[in-house]
Amino acid sequence: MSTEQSQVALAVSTVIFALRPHSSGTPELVLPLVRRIREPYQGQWALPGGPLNLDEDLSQAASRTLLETTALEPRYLEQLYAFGQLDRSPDDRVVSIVYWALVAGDEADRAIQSENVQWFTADDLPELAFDHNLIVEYALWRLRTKLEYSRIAHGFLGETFTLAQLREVYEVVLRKPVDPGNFRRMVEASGTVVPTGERLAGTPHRPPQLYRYNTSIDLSDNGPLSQLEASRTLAFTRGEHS
Amino acid sequence: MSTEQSQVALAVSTVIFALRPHSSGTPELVLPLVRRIREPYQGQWALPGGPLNLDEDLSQAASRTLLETTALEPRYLEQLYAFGQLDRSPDDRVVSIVYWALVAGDEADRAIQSENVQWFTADDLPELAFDHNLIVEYALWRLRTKLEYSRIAHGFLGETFTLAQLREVYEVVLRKPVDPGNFRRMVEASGTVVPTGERLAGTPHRPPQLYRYNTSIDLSDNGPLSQLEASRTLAFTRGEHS
DNA sequence: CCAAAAGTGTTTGGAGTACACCCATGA
DNA sequence: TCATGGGTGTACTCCAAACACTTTTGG
Repeated sequence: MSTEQSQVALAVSTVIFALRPHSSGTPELVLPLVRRIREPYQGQWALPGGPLNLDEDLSQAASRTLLETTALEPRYLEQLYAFGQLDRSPDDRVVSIVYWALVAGDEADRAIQSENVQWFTADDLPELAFDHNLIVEYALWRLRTKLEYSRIAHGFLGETFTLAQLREVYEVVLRKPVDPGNFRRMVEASGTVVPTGERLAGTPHRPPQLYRYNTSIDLSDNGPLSQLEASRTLAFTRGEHS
Repeated sequence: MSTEQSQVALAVSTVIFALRPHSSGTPELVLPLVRRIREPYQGQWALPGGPLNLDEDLSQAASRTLLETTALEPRYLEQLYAFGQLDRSPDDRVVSIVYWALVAGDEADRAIQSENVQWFTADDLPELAFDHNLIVEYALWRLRTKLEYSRIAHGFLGETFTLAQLREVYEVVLRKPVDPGNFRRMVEASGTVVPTGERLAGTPHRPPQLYRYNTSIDLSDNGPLSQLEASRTLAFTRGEHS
């Protein structure tokens, strides 16, 4: 039993999801990766992240790295898992606490793209550094699972949206068509969404109603953890500079 | 931004659940706590745990502290959450990766009871050290939530059991009566359980069939994480010294 | 024969799915 | 007036809950 002070390093990484408009018409699920500039795995792509500062919470660290690599604010943020396998880093021992986040698609346009930060299709990634392929795979599974029983899809959208846009989120993420009529009823019954009264004009057909998210409802059922850090990012405090 | 090596300490704790026979006839959900022998919170009860050794996985550390405090092996073990609030420890900065575990009730009898290790009713705990009340609350929520959509109830029982015993696990944990007929169909349809052919004799009524768990089925739907540590503890390798 | 729990059968209501069908707008 | 998606109505299926009922043991 090693009695000396543990040399285990602690890091926080984040899997950031967004929907990017695609030439095919339907958007695609993408996430940003950063190129490693030193060993191990130099030159390979990895999840954004870094060490945990003494003066910040875990979720704050996740938000910070998210902001640093993408210049975006998360619209949804949740802890994914703590990875601590012995062999996940070749030389040192690192435990990574991983978060996953949703950012709005229209903002992802304005996001940073550079030599060392690029967005990849979530379902078609290169070989990543460390165990990050497994981590992304798990984050994808959680995203898809949670989308089906929780109401987080609006995290991909802006302040207001049509039900068709919201439905498209489901179709792209879950990779299956969703019946428009049943989807409308499902969403309306959940009470998670409120009509703004305005309509989206300029369409070549009947103008659809615009909706806003019902902020008075807890969307991610995390039980008692709602008191904690996870809930803080649920309030949509985006620059309402009117 | 603190550039020096982070001084954040990493610990692993475990919430251990068991069903203990009770004088009222119906068992009760209990968990072991350890009394703190030094500051902070000296004298108060806390979750079993400790620092992470360099040569062990996170789940190994959880199993180890579980073994050290109760002399038991977990029949189910799953990561709960990583807690890293700034103020959760008064003086130093500690990030705790918490696991939750199920142990068999008949084994919990043989478990350690001492001055500094005691079992408490899960729904009626004293004020614990650190943020451990919140942690237990969350673990309880996860246990109850997971029991309803996953098949982990046998983790409270021995090798073989009757459906009435299994049903009692649900009734005690979920704190509500369960219809025997529907429960039987539900369990049989899930395929998670296999009749042994033997019957439990000595009852004042019709002798019930004994069942064994179907080990060829993955019980905890953790998606891609099944490859990882979480799955290792699912194999029931208890002393089959025949 | 009786009590009590094991085990089976039957009914029903609600939720999700499939799909037919009107509505409102731009061109 | 037509094409297109917005939005509504309706029938059907499946599963879970409720509950009546039969079976098998010990006393």
